[in-house]
Amino acid sequence: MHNDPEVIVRSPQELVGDLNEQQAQAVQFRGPALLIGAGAGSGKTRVLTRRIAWILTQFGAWPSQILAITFTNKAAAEMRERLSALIGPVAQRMWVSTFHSACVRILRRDGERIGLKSGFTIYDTADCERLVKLIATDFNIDIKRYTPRQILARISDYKNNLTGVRETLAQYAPDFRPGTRGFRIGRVGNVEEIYAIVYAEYQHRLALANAVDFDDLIARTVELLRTQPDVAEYYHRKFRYILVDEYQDTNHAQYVLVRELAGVDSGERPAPDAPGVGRQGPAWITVVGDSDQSIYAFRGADISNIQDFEQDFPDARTIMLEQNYRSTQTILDAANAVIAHNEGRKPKKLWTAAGKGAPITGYAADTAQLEAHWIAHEIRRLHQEEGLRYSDIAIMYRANAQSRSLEEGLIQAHVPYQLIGGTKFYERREVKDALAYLQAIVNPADGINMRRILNVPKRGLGARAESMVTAWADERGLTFWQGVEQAERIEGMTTRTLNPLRRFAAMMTQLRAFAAEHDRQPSQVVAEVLAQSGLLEELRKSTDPQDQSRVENLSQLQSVAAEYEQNTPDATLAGFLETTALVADSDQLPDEAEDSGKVTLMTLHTAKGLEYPVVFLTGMEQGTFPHSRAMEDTSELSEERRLSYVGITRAKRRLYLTRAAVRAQWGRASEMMPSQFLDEIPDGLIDWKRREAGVERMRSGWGHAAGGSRGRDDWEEGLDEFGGWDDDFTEPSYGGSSYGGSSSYGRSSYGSSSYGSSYGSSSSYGSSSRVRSSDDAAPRFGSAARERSSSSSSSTSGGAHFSYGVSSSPSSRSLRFGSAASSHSSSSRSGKVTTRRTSPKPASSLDKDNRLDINDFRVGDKVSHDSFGLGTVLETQDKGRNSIITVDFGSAGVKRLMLRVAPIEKL
DNA sequence: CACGGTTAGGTTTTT
DNA sequence: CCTAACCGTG
Repeated sequence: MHNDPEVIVRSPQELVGDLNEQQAQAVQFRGPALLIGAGAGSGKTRVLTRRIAWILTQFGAWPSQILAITFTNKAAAEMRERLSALIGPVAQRMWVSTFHSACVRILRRDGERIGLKSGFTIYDTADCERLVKLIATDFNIDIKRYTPRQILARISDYKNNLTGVRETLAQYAPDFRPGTRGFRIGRVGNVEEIYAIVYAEYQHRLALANAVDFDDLIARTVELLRTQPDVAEYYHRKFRYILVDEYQDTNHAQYVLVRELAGVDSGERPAPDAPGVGRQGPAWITVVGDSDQSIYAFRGADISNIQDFEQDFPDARTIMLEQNYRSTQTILDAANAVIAHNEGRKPKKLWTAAGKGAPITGYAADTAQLEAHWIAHEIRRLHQEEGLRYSDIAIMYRANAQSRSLEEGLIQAHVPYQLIGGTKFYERREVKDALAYLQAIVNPADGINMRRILNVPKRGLGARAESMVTAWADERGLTFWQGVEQAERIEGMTTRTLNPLRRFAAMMTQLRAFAAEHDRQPSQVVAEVLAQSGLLEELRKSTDPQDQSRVENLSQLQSVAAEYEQNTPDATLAGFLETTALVADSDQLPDEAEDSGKVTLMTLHTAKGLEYPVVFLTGMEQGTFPHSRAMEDTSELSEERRLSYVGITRAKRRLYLTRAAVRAQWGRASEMMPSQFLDEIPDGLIDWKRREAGVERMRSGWGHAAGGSRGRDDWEEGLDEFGGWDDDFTEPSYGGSSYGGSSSYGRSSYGSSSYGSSYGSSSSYGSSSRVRSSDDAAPRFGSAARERSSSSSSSTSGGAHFSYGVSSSPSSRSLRFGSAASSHSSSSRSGKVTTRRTSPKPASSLDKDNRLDINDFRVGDKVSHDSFGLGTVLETQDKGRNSIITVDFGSAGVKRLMLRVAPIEKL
């Protein structure tokens, strides 16, 4: 063992003394290849950090010989932090990073060898789409038939599988030479040829622009290692231990990258015994993963990487971690039951010593809004009555679009929350514009970014000017920027266009000079760009209230740059741009330790690797989750199921499963059937606070009797009427015949294509009749409730086709509820029906004029805003119809609002 | 060339 | 519901 003053030497006892048998084995394992099969919550991060410490202190490795790869920057930062605590500050200098960051680092060092100059740009998805679109237009490819998205997806596939341009062209378009103008595609409609040609041209133009996309970061690093033996040799010597987290989510390119870095195929014999310092055979590889948590197949992740690990790596060994330290038995039972429906997986027996815990809570709401409402109030109850911290609670959903209604519900209930993901900061238009300036400064060859800013802000250089320069430069094989510089030589150039072009060129030259001088202070460069470009000025003088927040975003960008500058010893402008390109949603999560005081909202994908005492899994509906696009295909459905497994296992103590019977999609309402995953969870585990939605009950029961067949708006009104039930118990009193033999509620219709039947083609649910009973049904919605309106009568699904669970009504489940029914049904309410508005009055009705007068407001006045709550007036600007009022809403921030449309009230 | 207004089309999930 | 794309008018 060596002595490094910066490494805290830990005794074996300290490193494995508090671990279970399997964990301890995994930490200490000596051998070239180890797969740690880490079930959810089995303490894998702990094992991983301990193993690194073990390697350092027990195997005697140098910190610089270790490469640890995680999936997100956040995970990397966390691991680094844990390592620091364990082994000391040396952890700060270790290679602990994502695949992508590690590759950037490698490419920055030696990328020149494969034609990447040092300031290369990393294109994000939007940039790539722009480029593909440009190419498609040039080649007269119908972008309606072949969307840039589709084409890009194919290109991504090629890259993830390390299929090069050369071989693709050879197979599908042998006559095409990238960079040649006016190439005619042979037979129209030969998809493969089109893909191949665009792929080739795309790579060609990326190279011209000195740019790479996300997939290139991996693929080109592999290319570097494969074609430059001395570079490969350098890393073979350097990294003696490689550890990869979330191995189930690696794609083929990443798999190959690991092999190349480790030198597995270099043919060298491993050292017979202890791997010391120096070159002694391939690096030792440790991978950690759980095939049941593979949820990135859509991005090329190949589950067989982990499944075939033992065959792929010589002398590999697998250690399974099966004790779960996170969740209650109930939660694990649910997770295990769901995942058991996936075929062809190795059975796993996760267990916990934590005990049974509380049952899972189920809730079926009428609409997405009501689902949100119920969740928000349940969270408030948990907070107030059970003393739970908001930060201990997370709400998860399948797709980002679902967050909107949830947010609204939380705002109304005054529950503080933070939203993770969605439109990312760096993808906002104004931020992207500013970044485009920086990119164009660092890398003038980058035509995509250069063109983006040519006329932003407006400087009279529109589509015509752009195409003239592009055409002229293309003909000569020059970059767009070179075209701008030599604009006066372009034939047909008018002074009207030439002048602004010259000004633009001068400005960019000046900015470049400034950037060169201040390369170590990116924040200064940002400030200079914002000022010189006119970006800031344009937004400042705008009357659009939205532009105010854009200004704030730009100032935040400057803060981010300043922060980067302070935290990075060798800060450069290019380095800063790198960090902005590689952020992930999860990176914005606050540190585990700190109590943000807020409920967290995020997608299930973002939630991977996290845990919360209380988890709400929302939108448990066919078509929402599993997603409609994934329901037809078995393998995609399996992935959805793994996603649900991930979601369920995020919960430590309490799990809620909620669904909505009606969900708005594209502004149109759709009926949603319960998610099949709900049925895959054993009955006894879920305590349904509300078993079926009002529409479903109504449809099946006396709703029929009460109304006849009416028009399209029928059930919407019905919903309006009966949507307010909030029974804590929904006990169906089944007629004898309803107790059919079928074991699973609605099983018969799952798998058919009658999911989420949309508006109009109504279907019906449930069995014959229901008895509602509840002790506290109405009061919770009391304020919003209004008396039944006499004008609208109850409705029904006229001519409905029963497609769901009619005869196969709840059997085993209903038995449980059946007993509950008998004990509660006595308190059944009278026929009086309370109701509430279907949707909580969104801002739409305020598009017009709220007839507020700016002159009625004075600085210091208190106002109330529907979303932001209470605020104080800071400033009023009388602009007649477009009067602006600036209000400080405290924690919600300072907002500039257009008075005419602001949902505010003077107090 | 910029702007406003209209329309058609589109929703997974993310480094 | 949202946006990007399109088309007409200053």
